[in-house]
Amino acid sequence: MKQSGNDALLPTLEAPATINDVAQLAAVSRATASRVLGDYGTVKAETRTIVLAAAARLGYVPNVIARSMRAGKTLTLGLVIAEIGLSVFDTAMRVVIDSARAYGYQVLVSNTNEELQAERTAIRVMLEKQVDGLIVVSSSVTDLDFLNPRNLQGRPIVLLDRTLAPLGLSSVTGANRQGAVDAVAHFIANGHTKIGLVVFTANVEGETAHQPLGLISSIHDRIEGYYSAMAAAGLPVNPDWVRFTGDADVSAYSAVGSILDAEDAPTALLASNGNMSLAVLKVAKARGLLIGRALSLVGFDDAPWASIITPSITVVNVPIEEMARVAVENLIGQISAATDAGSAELPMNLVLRESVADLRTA
Amino acid sequence: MKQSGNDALLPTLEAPATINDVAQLAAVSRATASRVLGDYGTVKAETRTIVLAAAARLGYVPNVIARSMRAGKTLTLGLVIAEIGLSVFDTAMRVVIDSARAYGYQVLVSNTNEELQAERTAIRVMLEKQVDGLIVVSSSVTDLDFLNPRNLQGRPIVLLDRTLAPLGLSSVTGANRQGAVDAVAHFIANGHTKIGLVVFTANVEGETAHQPLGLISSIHDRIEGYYSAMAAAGLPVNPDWVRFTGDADVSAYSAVGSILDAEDAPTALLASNGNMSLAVLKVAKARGLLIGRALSLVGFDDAPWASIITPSITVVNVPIEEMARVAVENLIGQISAATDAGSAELPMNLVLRESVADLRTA
DNA sequence: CTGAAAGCGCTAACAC
DNA sequence: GTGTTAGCGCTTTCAG
Repeated sequence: MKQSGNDALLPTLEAPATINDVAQLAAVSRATASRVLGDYGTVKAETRTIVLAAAARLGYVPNVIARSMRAGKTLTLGLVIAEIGLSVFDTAMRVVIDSARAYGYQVLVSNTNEELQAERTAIRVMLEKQVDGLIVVSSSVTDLDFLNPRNLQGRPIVLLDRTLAPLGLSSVTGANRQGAVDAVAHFIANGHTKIGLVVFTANVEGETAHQPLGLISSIHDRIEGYYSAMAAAGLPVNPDWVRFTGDADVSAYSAVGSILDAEDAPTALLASNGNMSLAVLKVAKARGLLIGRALSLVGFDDAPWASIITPSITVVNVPIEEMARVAVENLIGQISAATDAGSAELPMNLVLRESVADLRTA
Repeated sequence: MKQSGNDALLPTLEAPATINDVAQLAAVSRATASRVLGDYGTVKAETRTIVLAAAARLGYVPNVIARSMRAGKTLTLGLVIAEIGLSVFDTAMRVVIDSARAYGYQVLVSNTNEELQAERTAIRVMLEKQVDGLIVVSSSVTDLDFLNPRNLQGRPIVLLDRTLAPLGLSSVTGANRQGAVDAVAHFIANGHTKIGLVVFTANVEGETAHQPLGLISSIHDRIEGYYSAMAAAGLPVNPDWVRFTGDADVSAYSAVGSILDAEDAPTALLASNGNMSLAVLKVAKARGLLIGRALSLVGFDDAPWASIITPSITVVNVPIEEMARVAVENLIGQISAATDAGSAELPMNLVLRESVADLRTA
């Protein structure tokens, strides 16, 4: 049933064609085949045509794995994300993948669900897979020696969205502190004095009024921005106005509920991320509190729905697209030029919409 | 400055340790080192300890690339997504990545932005990188021979969300037709007779009333469901009620606008995906049309914001998490058992909320 | 301009 | 139990 002649070399359901098959069919040496397929060295035009034809005939696909092994580079980047599903990180993923491709790199993605152990494993696996560099949205704050360059096989790394001060790694973050300050200032400018804060942070069970240890830098900075802006305005912060929650559903709802149930409940709430904004909306809706009227809200992250719902939500825009792009450029820079591009902190800007009531006119 | 003795073998900023280094430091053969590091064969407990110690000392990380080359498997899956950023695909990504990891696979992700050329390149690159299998959200309808198994190097593939009938590949989709039928039936049950349809489809410039050729299967089926449900109810479809748009912003808005401007404008709109729902909300907001009152809406995809905004949006829920999970299982099945798991169509269910007005009581 | 041969890091027969 | 050896698919000196 086999076909005769050279056709016997044609692709079957068996092993894919290798460069040897191409060389054989083209009746040249493996080296020559490699030269034309890899597009280097010098080959007679005629020979080149023959080899190309053979390759096409066989449906030859270069084995980049083998090539990588020799070259020591995989043209692959590792992206470790703390939480796929958070709008901001989904966007980061898209931008990282797209910009990496523009540089000829593919991206291996891992999700850690904010778990340190998963993060450690993800990094290890990517190192084993010989990624040329890493972009990491880390959830670790302690036990982070696995991110120490000494344990990174000499592979460059860029932290995205969150820094890890002790390691001195290059990072691309947003100006979280300033973002929170601007948000609080905006509330104050609109006559609010009782301003609450609801924080999503993975490292807590349920909800609590007590600020947990080991916050990631971005959240830490937002909280600090909140407190310092309040202090700067001479406004006291009632502990009842601040809550930390470990999930975006039930605990988040009860966290928001606790704040609203306070004797001296705030008129305004700053939500630490997009999911927390949704939680506030949810609770407000359940209680019949009109956002932008009975309750004011500013969130972080300009999710697609924020501008479209009624009322639209005033947010501190996290410039995640630019951050992701810069992270890739920084990483590629480190890879190709072995030059540490240092760290960048990109400004955040307040996007004014309809969710903050003006108490001065009331 | 070099340290003396064996310490000279310790990791430096130079090349990462190989199995040879480990073997040498442990004073055993490469094979033995490989046995303990790869955890196979039999090694004396004592020897194993020594090797392990040497590996730890050197910070040895196995080179999975080299291992892959020998084994012919990379434990890597390729995920080609038509449009990262669409909530439904972001979710798919998360689930694919997480379930793949549960099986010991990593995921290489590519984004095609619904461009055929990008899709073709992405597949080629992934094949070159020797992924063990592919999950593809394809935007192609024509020119799809690159997805023909004959051109896939024998690598299994599962189509997600969209089928490609002519190729007979295994796929995991939602029951799009039925979903649309249910949505229309729901409108009708609530007394609506003038029901519009606004469709997002990459293969059109701007907006048009004319159904474009080459629709992807999911959209095709939704449209067909719409028309057949209308027909089944004996309801005429005014061509002014149906629009197709190629982007989710300006054209989408004008598409919705066109429909609402029709002389005999519909009271209800079916939006073909989450982004189109947002477009409808946007236009309705701009025109002061209250959703669930002056205009009724049912969308596809149960995005996180859909249940939380006011009014909450009735949607046809695309069971994307389950679809993604099944796709991974199907693919892993094909990889390990070489057994084609066939195709699956998962039911969609209508999630009733507040965006459909009951015209019977009016 | 082309071929022979070595070797990237690892595993797996096959010996001993 | 352990070492020797061959070789996965590819690139790259080094000869010719």
